Amino acid sequence: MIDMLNAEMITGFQEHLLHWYRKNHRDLPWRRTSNPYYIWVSEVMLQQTQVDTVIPYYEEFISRFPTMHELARAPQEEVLKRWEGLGYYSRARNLQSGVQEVVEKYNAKVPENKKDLLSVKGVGPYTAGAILSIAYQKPEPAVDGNVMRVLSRIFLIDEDITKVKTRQTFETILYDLIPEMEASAFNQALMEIGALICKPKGPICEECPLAHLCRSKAEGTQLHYPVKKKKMKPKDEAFVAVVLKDTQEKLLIQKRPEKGLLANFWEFPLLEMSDTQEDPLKVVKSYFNKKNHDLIIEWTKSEQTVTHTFSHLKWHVNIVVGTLREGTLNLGKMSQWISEKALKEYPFPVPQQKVMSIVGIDY
DNA sequence: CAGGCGTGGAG
DNA sequence: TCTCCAAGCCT
Repeated sequence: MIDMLNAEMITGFQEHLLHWYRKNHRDLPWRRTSNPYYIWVSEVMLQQTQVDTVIPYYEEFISRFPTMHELARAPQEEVLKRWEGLGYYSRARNLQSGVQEVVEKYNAKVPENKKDLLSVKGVGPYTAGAILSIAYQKPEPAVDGNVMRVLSRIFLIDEDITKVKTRQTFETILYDLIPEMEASAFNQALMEIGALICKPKGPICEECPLAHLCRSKAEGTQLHYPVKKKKMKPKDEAFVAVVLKDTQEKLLIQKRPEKGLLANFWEFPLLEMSDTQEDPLKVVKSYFNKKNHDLIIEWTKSEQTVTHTFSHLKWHVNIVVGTLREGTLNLGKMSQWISEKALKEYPFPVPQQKVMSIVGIDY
């Protein structure tokens, strides 16, 4: 398929790439260690997340959970707290259960073979390849978005990179390209080129060590690659966030379900609205009336609305503040009253933090 | 396979 | 303000 892959070309590819990497790579915290657990943590954090965002989270996470044992026995609440703001929180839950698996099943030794590694929760083809190559020096491919962008431009590969099949195409090519003895530097170099040189919008081909091999550069078609199917627009959803205080200034919060969006995070009770036009105050009153007719609550509607866009959803959150004067709310175990000061101990996702900021809660 | 799953930065 | 993007994995 790739007719350019003769021995001479392969050697040239490796030499130029590695030479550039030795000279130009960034000094990143996870590049100062070969501890497989640390490499693992960094790779999970880096999934769909930029390096600059990850650095402080990585430092704090490692300092709080310096070994797999400490992460394994920590309360999930605290793990989520350390992940707060990073997004894709299933990564945190899966990382912890993956680490628990490794502690119990493999005596706290991260597996060195691909089969066992891939069976660990939260470890997919990319992360397995990254750990095997970077921590264990094994010549395994680690194909992420950077690698696909770089290689698709060099070899004019026009398959849709959102498809699994396409990732496998790149892995096949890489088994021929990866130098037996320098898989770690090679894989990281390919990603570093993608991040610093072969950028999505403005590739800096003048500085690229592989420019002389790059077929899209020769054609001037760099920006046609990689080929990627367009994403759908986020769907609109409307809610009311109920910020309810009791007479002792305590706030009502509830825990989200253990599966799905923002799983296990805390929030001010969110009521679904049928459409954006509905009156939030009306929705709230009817909800609490139905629950308990003896409640006396003073309601104030905030003029402001929080909007928050996820990968696939756009939330419109109306805010209603209330004070419970009389009556008792029947609370399930997913709800509780807590002081404003205690809020800091609980993990809250960004849309809820926006609500706090609007109603003047210090978090 | 397609769709669910966050957030912040860049243009 | 909006679009696209960033070291993907799970179901």
